[in-house]
Amino acid sequence: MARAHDRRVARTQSALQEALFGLIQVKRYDKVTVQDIIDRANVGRSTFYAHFDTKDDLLLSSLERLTADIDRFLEEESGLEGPVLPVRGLFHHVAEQQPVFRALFGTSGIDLVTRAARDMLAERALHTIREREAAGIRHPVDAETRAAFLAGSLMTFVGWWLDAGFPMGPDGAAHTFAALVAAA
Amino acid sequence: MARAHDRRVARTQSALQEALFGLIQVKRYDKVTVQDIIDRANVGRSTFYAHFDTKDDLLLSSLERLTADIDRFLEEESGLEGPVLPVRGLFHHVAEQQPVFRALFGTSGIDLVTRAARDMLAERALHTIREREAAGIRHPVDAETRAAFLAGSLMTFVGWWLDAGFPMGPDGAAHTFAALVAAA
DNA sequence: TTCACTACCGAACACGTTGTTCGGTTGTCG
DNA sequence: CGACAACCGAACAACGTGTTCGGTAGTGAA
Repeated sequence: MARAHDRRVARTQSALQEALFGLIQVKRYDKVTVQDIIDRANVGRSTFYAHFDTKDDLLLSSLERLTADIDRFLEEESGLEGPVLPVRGLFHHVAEQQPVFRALFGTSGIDLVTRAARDMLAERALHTIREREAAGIRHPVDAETRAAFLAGSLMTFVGWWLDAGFPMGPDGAAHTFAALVAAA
Repeated sequence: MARAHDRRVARTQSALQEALFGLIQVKRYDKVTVQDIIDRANVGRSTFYAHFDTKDDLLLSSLERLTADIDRFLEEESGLEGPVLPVRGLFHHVAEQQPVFRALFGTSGIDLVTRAARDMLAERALHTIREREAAGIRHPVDAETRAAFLAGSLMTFVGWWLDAGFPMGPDGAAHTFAALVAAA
């Protein structure tokens, strides 16, 4: 690793991070090669490895500034009265930094799976919502958005349930999920 | 591509799919090589490429059976009365097929990013929830679960917002999100 | 400005992975 | 049984990785 006092270090690391972000917007992260990165950044091969162990290392190092920003926005709006997650500032920030965030949420490897599953769930939810609309049941948020939210939240919730090591049984999970999305 | 009438074809494809699922449970998807897969499946190199163009192709082909199962469960429970997404059967199914689903939701590439961001959001949400609990505000779902849900749902929602090409402004997005998670 | 330092370069390296080809072998279906 | 197709496995070029090393040039401190 390198010292922080040297301009060359800052220049090189910035160039590499920006090159990575630029490439991520064009192709899948796991298809981006170190070669691509150093070509785009105009940095020598050995120099890359002098700063970062791997491609993942570079990605994670770029992350710190990003999360620090987000944390600051949440901090500013935080209070006892508003929502648990005060997100106005965050959404504005994402809108301004659109390309970067779009890149970070882009398809990457196994994401194909969760994405496909999510789309399938959303389609089904949308179908149900339309039926209810036809039956006169209304909701302030439009159908597509609700369907996407329900499907995405469910995927995320299942993922958490798995990661957390099954803190509750399937029925408990189903009930909990229902309670959390009751407003949707 | 190969004919479906031949037992050898079915055997080979199953072996490759199972090998991939097995490997995914041990290491990151994008670190699994075709070499790993054919070694584990005891299949010749050229045979792999006779069936699938790439590793992604194999993954996606394995997906069809999985989504078909899930779709069936949802179909069974579907009705005009219950929740928009009837998930009891799905949660049971995931619990039974635990290893496979755990693998599919496991860390993979750029997921490191969304995961890190999600954890940060969850921590903040948890902090707020605890404050409110101290102020006497109660909720039927426990704090950790709520925090994880809120953070995960937010990440998913932002991802959808980006993918969908900003169907609403930042303020609209923030309001919509707040409305959807009102019960959490 | 000088000077020691160190980041950078770039070529070369061994190594692993990819995707293809091809001749030979073995299993399968009719 | 016999024709056919799937499988094998070795070999291949092409590419990406991560490391090494001697030389160059920018940088911060005296």
